[in-house]
Amino acid sequence: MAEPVFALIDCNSFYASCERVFRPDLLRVPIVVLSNNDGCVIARSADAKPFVKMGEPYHQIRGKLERNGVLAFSSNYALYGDISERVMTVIESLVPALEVYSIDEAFADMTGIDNRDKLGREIRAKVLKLTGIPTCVGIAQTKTLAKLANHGAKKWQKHYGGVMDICDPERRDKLLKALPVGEVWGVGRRMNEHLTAMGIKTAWDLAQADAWTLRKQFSVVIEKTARELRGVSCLALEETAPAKQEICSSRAFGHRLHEMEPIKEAVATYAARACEKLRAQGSLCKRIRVAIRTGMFNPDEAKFAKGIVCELPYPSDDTRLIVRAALKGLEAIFRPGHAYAKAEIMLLDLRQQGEFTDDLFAEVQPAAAEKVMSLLDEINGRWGRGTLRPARVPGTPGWGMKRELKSPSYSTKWDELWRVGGR
DNA sequence: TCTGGGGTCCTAGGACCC
DNA sequence: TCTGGGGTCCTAGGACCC
Repeated sequence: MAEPVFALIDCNSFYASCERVFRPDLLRVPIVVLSNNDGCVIARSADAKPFVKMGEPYHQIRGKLERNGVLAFSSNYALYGDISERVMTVIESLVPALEVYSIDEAFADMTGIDNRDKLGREIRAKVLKLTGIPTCVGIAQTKTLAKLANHGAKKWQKHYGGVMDICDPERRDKLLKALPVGEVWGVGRRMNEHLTAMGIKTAWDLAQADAWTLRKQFSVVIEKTARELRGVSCLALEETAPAKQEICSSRAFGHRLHEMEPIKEAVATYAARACEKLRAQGSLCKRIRVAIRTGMFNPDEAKFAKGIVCELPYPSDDTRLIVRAALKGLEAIFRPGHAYAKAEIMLLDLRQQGEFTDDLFAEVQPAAAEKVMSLLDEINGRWGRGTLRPARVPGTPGWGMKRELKSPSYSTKWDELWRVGGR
């Protein structure tokens, strides 16, 4: 069997490029795209990069951007999603297999293809022509190396023409030695600190490190990363995205909320959105988590954060049930006197429909709905139990207090529900 | 009177990604 | 004044059982 070869196709400054597709007059004007509520910068065109860092709060750099003629856009995710689909369709028509990894990048299978460089250039040209989006392509024996090659293709775009193939070991090692370990896919800020302290400074150093030691000291994730850097493929191409195991819907309010009523509205909206996603992938959810918190950045603002997990009476994708449970949870955690900035809903313990057949309550669902809801009230009543302990939030001593919950055991709840269900 | 310890399940939270 | 919104995976440690 031929040795696998992966290509990573990544759109350049994707959101900014999308805005330019509809505003060709901005091709030579530096632009940035802002997050929800125009909070911070989440995309920069290449010519805007010298003026602003990724993630910088907009209100802090607004003046600087204006002085330098950088235009700012509010984000338009519907547009980006639409353009992304078109980009992926074009790439898909050119390669044997494709894994869409995120809104702006995809892994392609290039195993057994002779002229990879030519194919890479063809992909770039066709995507640009048909969608207006510029891309870069990295090619290598593993996904992690392909990411790194893509990084190189972007960094030295003029030299390589946007396509970098590091299947040749000599070329690969040269690139590994040139890039700091922090640029490696899977090495974030904390891991970078740890590795640097150990003397592992470049991607090459990590590739040489002892896998077993890495596993023992950190985790299997970083071990795999090191193996992949050596050219041993540990991550396969996944053409069909597996169903999500958690679904989250959260948002900052944009301004501070002090009362429960408007927060209830937000929580209900987020819960409904999460339910839509849940049904779209044909799953049921067994538990939900609802959480609220105050702002995180203003040192003068009192901090408070609390979340709660609630087991649903039965696995469900029913918006009404889930919204009601979420609101019950909110009532349990809400404390007056705080300036709330954000709420979050998470759907947990997801499984495909049909996987719950062993669950007792699949049968009693419809008939017992109302009774079950009142039982939920009782269960919520017990959420008050437990002891208080300081929440562990790094770097912020005294950050809020979190209630340590002692939830009733599964068996207790299920037994009671069983009776409610009339059996 | 003496007052175990191993296995497993569950949760919270860290770290990472885009 | 104003600081995103999703996700994934892993681990430590508590709870619980025998």
